[in-house]
Amino acid sequence: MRKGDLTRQAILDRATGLASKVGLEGLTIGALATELNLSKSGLFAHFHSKEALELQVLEHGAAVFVERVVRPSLAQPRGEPRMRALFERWLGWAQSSPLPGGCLFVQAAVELDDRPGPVRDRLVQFQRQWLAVIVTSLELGIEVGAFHNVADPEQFAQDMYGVMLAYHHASRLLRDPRAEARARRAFDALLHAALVPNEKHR
Amino acid sequence: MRKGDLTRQAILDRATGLASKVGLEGLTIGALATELNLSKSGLFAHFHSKEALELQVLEHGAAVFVERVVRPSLAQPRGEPRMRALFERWLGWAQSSPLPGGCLFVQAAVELDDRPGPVRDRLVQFQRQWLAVIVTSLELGIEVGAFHNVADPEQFAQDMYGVMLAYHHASRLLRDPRAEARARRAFDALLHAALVPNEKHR
DNA sequence: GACGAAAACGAACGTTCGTGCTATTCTTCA
DNA sequence: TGAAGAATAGCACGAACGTTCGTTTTCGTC
Repeated sequence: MRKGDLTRQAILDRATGLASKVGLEGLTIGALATELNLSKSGLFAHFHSKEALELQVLEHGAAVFVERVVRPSLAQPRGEPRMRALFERWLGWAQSSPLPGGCLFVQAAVELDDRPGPVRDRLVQFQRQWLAVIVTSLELGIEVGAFHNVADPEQFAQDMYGVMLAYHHASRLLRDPRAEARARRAFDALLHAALVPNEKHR
Repeated sequence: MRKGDLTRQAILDRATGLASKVGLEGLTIGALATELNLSKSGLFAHFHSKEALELQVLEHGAAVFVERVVRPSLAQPRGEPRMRALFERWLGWAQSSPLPGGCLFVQAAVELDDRPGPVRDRLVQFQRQWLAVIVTSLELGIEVGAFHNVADPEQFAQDMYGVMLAYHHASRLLRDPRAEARARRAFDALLHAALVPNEKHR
Protein backbone atom coordinates (compact mmCIF):
# COMPACT_ATOMS: atom_id res chain seq x y z
CA MET A 1 0.00 0.00 0.00
CA ARG A 2 2.99 2.28 0.42
CA LYS A 3 4.79 1.66 -2.84
CA GLY A 4 1.69 2.42 -4.83
CA ASP A 5 1.18 5.84 -3.34
CA LEU A 6 4.81 6.65 -3.97
CA THR A 7 4.69 6.02 -7.71
CA ARG A 8 1.28 7.64 -7.90
CA GLN A 9 2.85 10.78 -6.51
CA ALA A 10 5.72 10.53 -8.97
CA ILE A 11 3.23 10.14 -11.80
CA LEU A 12 1.27 13.20 -10.71
CA ASP A 13 4.42 15.27 -10.35
CA ARG A 14 5.50 14.48 -13.85
CA ALA A 15 1.98 14.75 -15.24
CA THR A 16 1.60 18.24 -13.81
CA GLY A 17 4.70 19.42 -15.61
CA LEU A 18 3.71 17.73 -18.83
CA ALA A 19 0.19 19.14 -18.66
CA SER A 20 1.58 22.64 -18.22
CA LYS A 21 3.03 22.23 -21.70
CA VAL A 22 0.43 20.31 -23.63
CA GLY A 23 -2.69 20.79 -21.53
CA LEU A 24 -4.84 18.27 -19.72
CA GLU A 25 -6.33 17.02 -22.94
CA GLY A 26 -2.98 16.89 -24.65
CA LEU A 27 -1.68 14.85 -21.76
CA THR A 28 -1.38 11.30 -22.98
CA ILE A 29 -1.17 8.15 -20.93
CA GLY A 30 1.30 6.55 -23.30
CA ALA A 31 3.66 9.52 -23.33
CA LEU A 32 3.44 9.88 -19.59
CA ALA A 33 4.19 6.18 -19.13
CA THR A 34 7.29 6.19 -21.33
CA GLU A 35 8.57 9.29 -19.59
CA LEU A 36 8.35 7.45 -16.29
CA ASN A 37 9.58 4.08 -17.60
CA LEU A 38 6.24 2.55 -16.86
CA SER A 39 3.93 0.50 -18.99
CA LYS A 40 0.80 2.16 -20.23
CA SER A 41 -1.44 -0.29 -18.44
CA GLY A 42 0.59 -0.13 -15.25
CA LEU A 43 0.14 3.60 -15.11
CA PHE A 44 -3.48 3.42 -16.10
CA ALA A 45 -4.26 1.10 -13.18
CA HIS A 46 -3.51 3.89 -10.72
CA PHE A 47 -6.29 6.04 -12.09
CA HIS A 48 -9.21 4.23 -13.60
CA SER A 49 -9.91 6.62 -16.41
CA LYS A 50 -8.29 9.47 -18.24
CA GLU A 51 -10.73 11.89 -16.69
CA ALA A 52 -9.82 10.73 -13.19
CA LEU A 53 -6.18 11.32 -14.03
CA GLU A 54 -6.96 14.83 -15.22
CA LEU A 55 -8.88 15.56 -12.05
CA GLN A 56 -6.07 14.32 -9.87
CA VAL A 57 -3.51 16.32 -11.81
CA LEU A 58 -5.60 19.40 -11.18
CA GLU A 59 -5.92 18.49 -7.52
CA HIS A 60 -2.20 17.91 -7.22
CA GLY A 61 -1.39 21.18 -8.93
CA ALA A 62 -3.73 23.07 -6.64
CA ALA A 63 -2.16 21.52 -3.57
CA VAL A 64 1.30 22.59 -4.71
CA PHE A 65 -0.01 26.05 -5.54
CA VAL A 66 -1.45 26.47 -2.09
CA GLU A 67 1.72 25.29 -0.46
CA ARG A 68 4.06 27.40 -2.54
CA VAL A 69 2.03 30.55 -3.14
CA VAL A 70 -0.93 30.93 -0.82
CA ARG A 71 0.29 29.66 2.53
CA PRO A 72 3.62 31.50 2.68
CA SER A 73 1.94 34.71 1.55
CA LEU A 74 -0.69 34.49 4.26
CA ALA A 75 2.17 34.33 6.73
CA GLN A 76 3.04 37.91 5.77
CA PRO A 77 1.46 40.82 7.66
CA ARG A 78 -1.80 42.15 6.28
CA GLY A 79 -1.83 45.00 3.83
CA GLU A 80 0.89 45.78 1.34
CA PRO A 81 3.38 43.05 2.35
CA ARG A 82 0.85 40.26 2.00
CA MET A 83 -0.43 41.61 -1.28
CA ARG A 84 3.06 41.87 -2.69
CA ALA A 85 3.90 38.39 -1.48
CA LEU A 86 0.87 36.99 -3.27
CA PHE A 87 1.90 38.65 -6.49
CA GLU A 88 5.58 37.77 -6.31
CA ARG A 89 4.94 34.15 -5.46
CA TRP A 90 2.35 33.92 -8.17
CA LEU A 91 4.92 35.13 -10.66
CA GLY A 92 7.45 32.67 -9.30
CA TRP A 93 4.98 29.84 -9.57
CA ALA A 94 4.45 30.43 -13.28
CA GLN A 95 8.19 30.23 -13.87
CA SER A 96 8.95 27.35 -11.55
CA SER A 97 10.89 24.42 -12.92
CA PRO A 98 8.22 21.78 -12.32
CA LEU A 99 6.05 23.76 -14.70
CA PRO A 100 8.09 23.95 -17.90
CA GLY A 101 5.02 25.09 -19.81
CA GLY A 102 4.03 27.91 -17.51
CA CYS A 103 1.09 28.02 -15.16
CA LEU A 104 -0.95 24.84 -15.36
CA PHE A 105 -4.14 26.70 -14.58
CA VAL A 106 -3.72 29.22 -17.36
CA GLN A 107 -3.36 26.36 -19.79
CA ALA A 108 -6.30 24.51 -18.29
CA ALA A 109 -8.50 27.59 -18.16
CA VAL A 110 -8.22 28.29 -21.87
CA GLU A 111 -8.52 24.64 -22.73
CA LEU A 112 -11.58 23.93 -20.63
CA ASP A 113 -13.56 27.13 -20.93
CA ASP A 114 -15.81 25.58 -23.54
CA ARG A 115 -15.86 21.94 -22.49
CA PRO A 116 -18.37 21.22 -19.76
CA GLY A 117 -17.73 18.40 -17.35
CA PRO A 118 -16.38 17.61 -13.92
CA VAL A 119 -12.83 18.68 -14.78
CA ARG A 120 -13.99 22.11 -15.83
CA ASP A 121 -16.20 22.37 -12.75
CA ARG A 122 -13.30 21.59 -10.46
CA LEU A 123 -11.07 24.11 -12.18
CA VAL A 124 -13.69 26.82 -11.84
CA GLN A 125 -13.92 26.00 -8.16
CA PHE A 126 -10.17 26.39 -7.75
CA GLN A 127 -10.14 29.68 -9.63
CA ARG A 128 -12.94 31.05 -7.50
CA GLN A 129 -11.06 30.09 -4.36
CA TRP A 130 -7.92 31.77 -5.58
CA LEU A 131 -9.81 34.93 -6.50
CA ALA A 132 -11.39 34.84 -3.05
CA VAL A 133 -7.93 34.76 -1.49
CA ILE A 134 -6.98 37.89 -3.40
CA VAL A 135 -10.24 39.66 -2.57
CA THR A 136 -10.04 38.75 1.10
CA SER A 137 -6.42 39.86 1.32
CA LEU A 138 -7.41 43.21 -0.12
CA GLU A 139 -10.34 43.57 2.26
CA LEU A 140 -8.14 42.71 5.22
CA GLY A 141 -5.73 45.37 4.02
CA ILE A 142 -8.60 47.85 4.00
CA GLU A 143 -9.56 46.92 7.56
CA VAL A 144 -5.98 47.45 8.64
CA GLY A 145 -5.98 50.86 6.99
CA ALA A 146 -3.41 50.10 4.33
CA PHE A 147 -5.75 50.40 1.38
CA HIS A 148 -8.58 52.68 0.39
CA ASN A 149 -12.06 51.40 0.83
CA VAL A 150 -12.85 50.41 -2.72
CA ALA A 151 -16.30 49.92 -4.14
CA ASP A 152 -15.54 46.67 -5.90
CA PRO A 153 -12.70 44.55 -4.52
CA GLU A 154 -13.19 42.04 -7.29
CA GLN A 155 -12.19 44.71 -9.74
CA PHE A 156 -8.77 44.62 -8.16
CA ALA A 157 -8.67 40.85 -8.41
CA GLN A 158 -9.57 40.86 -12.08
CA ASP A 159 -6.98 43.55 -12.76
CA MET A 160 -4.32 41.61 -10.91
CA TYR A 161 -5.23 38.54 -12.89
CA GLY A 162 -4.82 40.57 -16.04
CA VAL A 163 -1.31 41.62 -15.10
CA MET A 164 -0.45 37.98 -14.59
CA LEU A 165 -2.03 36.79 -17.82
CA ALA A 166 -0.40 39.53 -19.85
CA TYR A 167 2.93 38.54 -18.38
CA HIS A 168 2.26 34.95 -19.26
CA HIS A 169 1.39 35.87 -22.82
CA ALA A 170 4.30 38.21 -23.42
CA SER A 171 6.75 35.91 -21.74
CA ARG A 172 5.73 32.49 -23.01
CA LEU A 173 4.49 33.22 -26.51
CA LEU A 174 6.48 36.29 -27.46
CA ARG A 175 9.51 35.39 -25.35
CA ASP A 176 9.82 39.04 -24.39
CA PRO A 177 12.47 39.37 -21.66
CA ARG A 178 10.98 42.67 -20.53
CA ALA A 179 7.62 41.09 -19.76
CA GLU A 180 8.46 40.41 -16.13
CA ALA A 181 9.64 43.94 -15.40
CA ARG A 182 6.50 45.32 -17.03
CA ALA A 183 4.33 43.01 -14.98
CA ARG A 184 5.94 44.36 -11.82
CA ARG A 185 5.42 47.94 -12.97
CA ALA A 186 1.79 47.23 -13.74
CA PHE A 187 1.18 45.65 -10.37
CA ASP A 188 2.95 48.53 -8.65
CA ALA A 189 0.61 50.95 -10.34
CA LEU A 190 -2.36 48.87 -9.31
CA LEU A 191 -1.22 48.69 -5.72
CA HIS A 192 -0.24 52.35 -5.64
CA ALA A 193 -3.74 53.35 -6.65
CA ALA A 194 -5.16 51.33 -3.78
CA LEU A 195 -2.76 52.50 -1.07
CA VAL A 196 -3.87 55.25 1.30
CA PRO A 197 -1.67 58.39 1.05
CA ASN A 198 0.32 58.01 4.26
CA GLU A 199 1.28 54.51 3.27
CA LYS A 200 2.15 55.75 -0.17
CA HIS A 201 4.98 58.09 0.76
CA ARG A 202 6.52 56.35 3.69
CA MET B 1 -11.74 27.13 -60.18
CA ARG B 2 -14.48 29.28 -58.69
CA LYS B 3 -16.46 26.63 -56.86
CA GLY B 4 -13.37 25.41 -55.09
CA ASP B 5 -12.52 28.78 -53.61
CA LEU B 6 -16.07 29.15 -52.43
CA THR B 7 -16.13 25.96 -50.40
CA ARG B 8 -12.60 26.62 -49.20
CA GLN B 9 -13.83 29.89 -47.78
CA ALA B 10 -16.80 28.15 -46.17
CA ILE B 11 -14.45 25.60 -44.66
CA LEU B 12 -12.19 28.27 -43.22
CA ASP B 13 -15.13 30.20 -41.80
CA ARG B 14 -16.41 27.17 -39.98
CA ALA B 15 -12.93 26.02 -38.98
CA THR B 16 -12.19 29.39 -37.40
CA GLY B 17 -15.21 29.11 -35.18
CA LEU B 18 -14.51 25.53 -34.28
CA ALA B 19 -10.88 26.29 -33.50
CA SER B 20 -11.94 29.09 -31.17
CA LYS B 21 -13.56 26.36 -29.09
CA VAL B 22 -11.21 23.43 -29.30
CA GLY B 23 -8.00 25.04 -30.48
CA LEU B 24 -6.01 24.50 -33.63
CA GLU B 25 -4.74 21.15 -32.44
CA GLY B 26 -8.15 20.08 -31.25
CA LEU B 27 -9.52 20.98 -34.66
CA THR B 28 -10.16 17.73 -36.47
CA ILE B 29 -10.59 17.14 -40.16
CA GLY B 30 -13.27 14.53 -39.62
CA ALA B 31 -15.36 16.70 -37.33
CA LEU B 32 -14.98 19.69 -39.62
CA ALA B 33 -16.03 17.61 -42.61
CA THR B 34 -19.19 16.23 -41.01
CA GLU B 35 -20.14 19.71 -39.86
CA LEU B 36 -19.95 20.89 -43.46
CA ASN B 37 -21.47 17.77 -45.01
CA LEU B 38 -18.25 16.98 -46.76
CA SER B 39 -16.23 13.85 -46.90
CA LYS B 40 -13.03 13.79 -44.94
CA SER B 41 -10.93 13.29 -48.03
CA GLY B 42 -12.84 15.90 -49.99
CA LEU B 43 -12.08 18.48 -47.37
CA PHE B 44 -8.53 17.31 -46.99
CA ALA B 45 -7.85 17.82 -50.68
CA HIS B 46 -8.25 21.58 -50.27
CA PHE B 47 -5.35 21.76 -47.86
CA HIS B 48 -2.67 19.19 -48.30
CA SER B 49 -1.85 18.70 -44.66
CA LYS B 50 -3.29 19.40 -41.25
CA GLU B 51 -0.58 21.96 -40.63
CA ALA B 52 -1.47 23.84 -43.80
CA LEU B 53 -5.07 23.93 -42.65
CA GLU B 54 -4.03 25.34 -39.29
CA LEU B 55 -1.95 28.00 -40.97
CA GLN B 56 -4.78 29.02 -43.24
CA VAL B 57 -7.21 29.14 -40.35
CA LEU B 58 -4.83 31.49 -38.60
CA GLU B 59 -4.45 33.53 -41.76
CA HIS B 60 -8.20 33.69 -42.23
CA GLY B 61 -8.76 34.71 -38.63
CA ALA B 62 -6.18 37.45 -38.88
CA ALA B 63 -7.77 38.81 -42.03
CA VAL B 64 -11.17 38.99 -40.33
CA PHE B 65 -9.57 40.58 -37.28
CA VAL B 66 -7.96 43.30 -39.36
CA GLU B 67 -11.17 43.98 -41.20
CA ARG B 68 -13.38 44.06 -38.14
CA VAL B 69 -11.10 45.54 -35.51
CA VAL B 70 -8.02 47.23 -36.90
CA ARG B 71 -9.24 48.96 -40.03
CA PRO B 72 -12.39 50.61 -38.66
CA SER B 73 -10.45 51.78 -35.61
CA LEU B 74 -7.77 53.39 -37.71
CA ALA B 75 -10.53 55.37 -39.38
CA GLN B 76 -11.10 57.13 -36.05
CA PRO B 77 -9.18 60.33 -35.25
CA ARG B 78 -5.88 59.92 -33.47
CA GLY B 79 -5.69 60.02 -29.71
CA GLU B 80 -8.43 58.94 -27.36
CA PRO B 81 -11.11 58.09 -29.95
CA ARG B 82 -8.86 55.74 -31.86
CA MET B 83 -7.58 54.11 -28.71
CA ARG B 84 -11.10 53.54 -27.42
CA ALA B 85 -12.20 52.18 -30.78
CA LEU B 86 -9.38 49.65 -30.72
CA PHE B 87 -10.38 48.49 -27.28
CA GLU B 88 -14.12 48.35 -27.92
CA ARG B 89 -13.78 46.52 -31.17
CA TRP B 90 -11.32 44.11 -29.62
CA LEU B 91 -13.88 43.33 -26.95
CA GLY B 92 -16.56 42.90 -29.57
CA TRP B 93 -14.37 40.59 -31.58
CA ALA B 94 -13.93 38.21 -28.66
CA GLN B 95 -17.68 37.97 -28.26
CA SER B 96 -18.61 37.81 -31.92
CA SER B 97 -20.84 35.01 -33.07
CA PRO B 98 -18.41 33.45 -35.53
CA LEU B 99 -16.16 32.83 -32.53
CA PRO B 100 -18.29 30.76 -30.17
CA GLY B 101 -15.22 29.84 -28.15
CA GLY B 102 -13.90 33.36 -27.68
CA CYS B 103 -10.86 34.91 -29.29
CA LEU B 104 -9.13 32.44 -31.58
CA PHE B 105 -5.76 33.99 -30.87
CA VAL B 106 -6.04 33.66 -27.12
CA GLN B 107 -6.76 29.98 -27.57
CA ALA B 108 -3.93 29.57 -30.06
CA ALA B 109 -1.46 31.56 -27.96
CA VAL B 110 -1.82 29.31 -24.94
CA GLU B 111 -1.88 26.21 -27.05
CA LEU B 112 1.18 27.02 -29.12
CA ASP B 113 3.43 28.75 -26.64
CA ASP B 114 5.42 25.58 -26.12
CA ARG B 115 5.19 23.92 -29.49
CA PRO B 116 7.73 25.24 -31.98
CA GLY B 117 6.94 25.19 -35.65
CA PRO B 118 5.64 27.32 -38.48
CA VAL B 119 2.18 27.72 -36.98
CA ARG B 120 3.59 29.13 -33.79
CA ASP B 121 5.93 31.38 -35.78
CA ARG B 122 3.07 32.80 -37.77
CA LEU B 123 1.00 33.41 -34.67
CA VAL B 124 3.88 35.25 -33.01
CA GLN B 125 4.17 37.40 -36.11
CA PHE B 126 0.49 38.29 -35.93
CA GLN B 127 0.68 39.09 -32.25
CA ARG B 128 3.68 41.35 -32.80
CA GLN B 129 1.84 43.17 -35.54
CA TRP B 130 -1.18 43.68 -33.35
CA LEU B 131 0.94 44.97 -30.48
CA ALA B 132 2.64 47.30 -32.94
CA VAL B 133 -0.75 48.69 -33.92
CA ILE B 134 -1.48 49.48 -30.28
CA VAL B 135 1.96 50.99 -29.67
CA THR B 136 1.82 53.08 -32.82
CA SER B 137 -1.67 54.31 -31.99
CA LEU B 138 -0.44 55.41 -28.59
CA GLU B 139 2.59 57.16 -30.06
CA LEU B 140 0.45 58.96 -32.60
CA GLY B 141 -1.76 60.06 -29.72
CA ILE B 142 1.31 61.46 -28.00
CA GLU B 143 2.32 63.35 -31.13
CA VAL B 144 -1.14 64.83 -31.33
CA GLY B 145 -0.92 65.90 -27.70
CA ALA B 146 -3.63 63.66 -26.35
CA PHE B 147 -1.39 61.47 -24.23
CA HIS B 148 1.59 62.02 -22.01
CA ASN B 149 4.97 61.19 -23.39
CA VAL B 150 5.52 57.85 -21.75
CA ALA B 151 8.86 56.16 -21.30
CA ASP B 152 7.74 52.74 -22.46
CA PRO B 153 4.77 52.60 -24.84
CA GLU B 154 4.93 48.83 -24.84
CA GLN B 155 4.05 48.91 -21.18
CA PHE B 156 0.70 50.31 -22.19
CA ALA B 157 0.27 47.61 -24.80
CA GLN B 158 1.02 44.82 -22.33
CA ASP B 159 -1.35 46.36 -19.79
CA MET B 160 -4.08 46.67 -22.38
CA TYR B 161 -3.54 43.07 -23.34
CA GLY B 162 -3.88 42.14 -19.70
CA VAL B 163 -7.25 43.84 -19.41
CA MET B 164 -8.40 41.87 -22.41
CA LEU B 165 -7.07 38.54 -21.17
CA ALA B 166 -8.53 39.02 -17.71
CA TYR B 167 -11.88 39.75 -19.31
CA HIS B 168 -11.57 36.64 -21.39
CA HIS B 169 -10.75 34.53 -18.34
CA ALA B 170 -13.48 35.91 -16.09
CA SER B 171 -16.04 35.84 -18.83
CA ARG B 172 -15.38 32.53 -20.53
CA LEU B 173 -14.22 30.33 -17.69
CA LEU B 174 -15.98 31.84 -14.70
CA ARG B 175 -18.98 33.08 -16.68
CA ASP B 176 -18.93 36.25 -14.62
CA PRO B 177 -21.42 38.73 -16.12
CA ARG B 178 -19.60 41.64 -14.48
CA ALA B 179 -16.37 40.85 -16.31
CA GLU B 180 -17.13 43.13 -19.22
CA ALA B 181 -17.96 46.15 -17.06
CA ARG B 182 -14.77 45.60 -15.08
CA ALA B 183 -12.74 45.37 -18.24
CA ARG B 184 -14.10 48.74 -19.32
CA ARG B 185 -13.30 50.24 -15.92
CA ALA B 186 -9.78 48.88 -16.07
CA PHE B 187 -9.20 50.25 -19.54
CA ASP B 188 -10.63 53.61 -18.51
CA ALA B 189 -8.14 53.77 -15.67
CA LEU B 190 -5.33 52.87 -18.03
CA LEU B 191 -6.34 55.50 -20.53
CA HIS B 192 -6.98 58.09 -17.85
CA ALA B 193 -3.45 57.70 -16.58
CA ALA B 194 -2.09 58.35 -20.04
CA LEU B 195 -4.29 61.33 -20.92
CA VAL B 196 -2.82 64.82 -20.54
CA PRO B 197 -4.73 66.93 -17.97
CA ASN B 198 -6.63 69.24 -20.31
CA GLU B 199 -7.92 66.25 -22.16
CA LYS B 200 -8.80 64.58 -18.88
CA HIS B 201 -11.36 67.13 -17.69
CA ARG B 202 -12.97 68.15 -20.89
C1' DG C 1 11.16 -18.83 3.30
C1' DA C 2 6.14 -18.89 2.08
C1' DC C 3 2.00 -16.96 1.11
C1' DG C 4 -1.60 -13.39 -0.12
C1' DA C 5 -2.00 -8.93 -1.93
C1' DA C 6 -0.56 -5.11 -4.45
C1' DA C 7 1.72 -3.41 -8.46
C1' DA C 8 3.38 -3.62 -12.99
C1' DC C 9 3.49 -5.78 -17.48
C1' DG C 10 2.28 -7.27 -22.41
C1' DA C 11 -0.90 -7.90 -25.75
C1' DA C 12 -5.08 -6.84 -27.77
C1' DC C 13 -9.61 -4.36 -28.39
C1' DG C 14 -12.30 -0.71 -30.93
C1' DT C 15 -12.02 3.98 -32.38
C1' DT C 16 -10.16 8.06 -34.34
C1' DC C 17 -6.42 10.54 -36.04
C1' DG C 18 -3.95 12.36 -40.54
C1' DT C 19 -2.92 10.93 -45.02
C1' DG C 20 -2.62 8.67 -49.36
C1' DC C 21 -4.76 6.46 -53.48
C1' DT C 22 -8.41 5.69 -57.23
C1' DA C 23 -12.89 6.59 -58.92
C1' DT C 24 -16.73 9.38 -59.82
C1' DT C 25 -19.31 13.55 -60.15
C1' DC C 26 -19.64 18.22 -61.24
C1' DT C 27 -17.88 22.89 -63.58
C1' DT C 28 -16.13 25.38 -66.79
C1' DC C 29 -15.17 26.90 -71.35
C1' DA C 30 -14.07 26.20 -76.45
C1' DT D 1 -22.60 20.14 -76.41
C1' DG D 2 -18.65 17.74 -75.31
C1' DA D 3 -14.12 17.35 -73.79
C1' DA D 4 -10.78 18.86 -70.10
C1' DG D 5 -10.09 19.59 -65.65
C1' DA D 6 -11.35 20.62 -61.02
C1' DA D 7 -13.86 19.07 -56.98
C1' DT D 8 -15.52 15.56 -54.19
C1' DA D 9 -16.34 10.78 -52.63
C1' DG D 10 -14.92 6.08 -51.22
C1' DC D 11 -11.79 3.13 -49.32
C1' DA D 12 -7.68 1.71 -47.02
C1' DC D 13 -3.38 2.44 -44.49
C1' DG D 14 -0.48 2.90 -40.21
C1' DA D 15 -0.17 5.04 -35.95
C1' DA D 16 -1.92 6.58 -31.57
C1' DC D 17 -5.63 7.07 -28.48
C1' DG D 18 -8.07 5.18 -23.95
C1' DT D 19 -9.34 0.90 -22.10
C1' DT D 20 -9.65 -4.14 -20.80
C1' DC D 21 -7.78 -8.52 -19.66
C1' DG D 22 -4.93 -12.24 -17.93
C1' DT D 23 -0.38 -12.95 -16.41
C1' DT D 24 3.84 -12.07 -14.01
C1' DT D 25 6.70 -9.70 -10.87
C1' DT D 26 7.37 -7.42 -6.55
C1' DC D 27 6.16 -6.22 -1.89
C1' DG D 28 4.83 -6.70 3.06
C1' DT D 29 3.83 -9.94 6.78
C1' DC D 30 3.89 -14.03 9.40
